[in-house]
Amino acid sequence: MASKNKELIVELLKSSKLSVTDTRVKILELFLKSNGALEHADFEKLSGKSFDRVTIYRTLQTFLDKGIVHKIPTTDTSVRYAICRSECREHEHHDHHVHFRCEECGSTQCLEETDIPVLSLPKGYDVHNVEVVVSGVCKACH
Amino acid sequence: MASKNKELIVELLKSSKLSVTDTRVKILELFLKSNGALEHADFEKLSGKSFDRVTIYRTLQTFLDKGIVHKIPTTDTSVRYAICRSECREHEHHDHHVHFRCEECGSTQCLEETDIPVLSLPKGYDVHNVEVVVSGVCKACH
DNA sequence: AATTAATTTGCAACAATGTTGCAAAAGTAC
DNA sequence: GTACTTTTGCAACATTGTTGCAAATTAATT
Repeated sequence: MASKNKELIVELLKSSKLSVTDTRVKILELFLKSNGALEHADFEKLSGKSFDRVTIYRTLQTFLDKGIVHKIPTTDTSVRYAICRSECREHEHHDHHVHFRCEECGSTQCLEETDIPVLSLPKGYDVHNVEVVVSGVCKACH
Repeated sequence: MASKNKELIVELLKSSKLSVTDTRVKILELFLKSNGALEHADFEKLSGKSFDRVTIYRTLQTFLDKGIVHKIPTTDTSVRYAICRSECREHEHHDHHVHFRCEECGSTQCLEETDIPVLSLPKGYDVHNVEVVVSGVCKACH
């Protein structure tokens, strides 16, 4: 339940050497509730405008720095964030999974089971990171 | 030379049923000059601020609608555009190539030779489009 | 090449989004 | 609880994107 999540969240924050504040706990709760990616505007709506815009920006940036969340590429001006799994470490983040954007419901999901395929680029290109964003219709929208 | 490019550009505009205006020609010239993706701010700088911001926004949107350019996903708030190749048609755009973002020079390139690999998603997902953005160090920056 | 009709542009005003400095508040450690 | 550090909220500002409308440009027609 909620208390179980809260314990988990407190652990997560402490292990990242972050102090446990209402804002951070609330934002992480929202991440865990929604099983997909969220963007800045979502937090303002979902939290009932209880936090300042600036605080949300700074909290998301902090989570990024600590490797708690990662960004997902988009073709518009929004910045989407998803919560990270175990393989992410501070300042050294690589996603090894595919992101899926549903055209029906608009949700963005991490498909942890689907590995990023190996690519063979032309000679002379060093690959550091590969992002794959698939769009289409998701399981729930069929 | 420049005149050759200009002919090409005029042809491109006419075949898309767009009237040939200074702004459109200039923006397409900038696309052809830079062999990578460009974003809104680039056009303001590169054109020497000779065009209104609004005009640039509208021109890029028009090119998108006509399938002359396509968007490339990014993890920040910028929207990056690249010029399309033959396979793009109006209102029915799919990229079949990989995009590369160089961490050194900041340029974004379309790797036309590198095909998007086939992905096997979990059951229940309909795939309409796949975007692949690779980051690393490009050929020129070695 | 001049007139007309349609399209495009630039301006102004606005809306939304993101950033910075600083004092007050909350969290942490002792 | 007190002292110290970190985080938050506010205000002010900067940047980015949008809309309506009149003036300018382009295209079509004679």
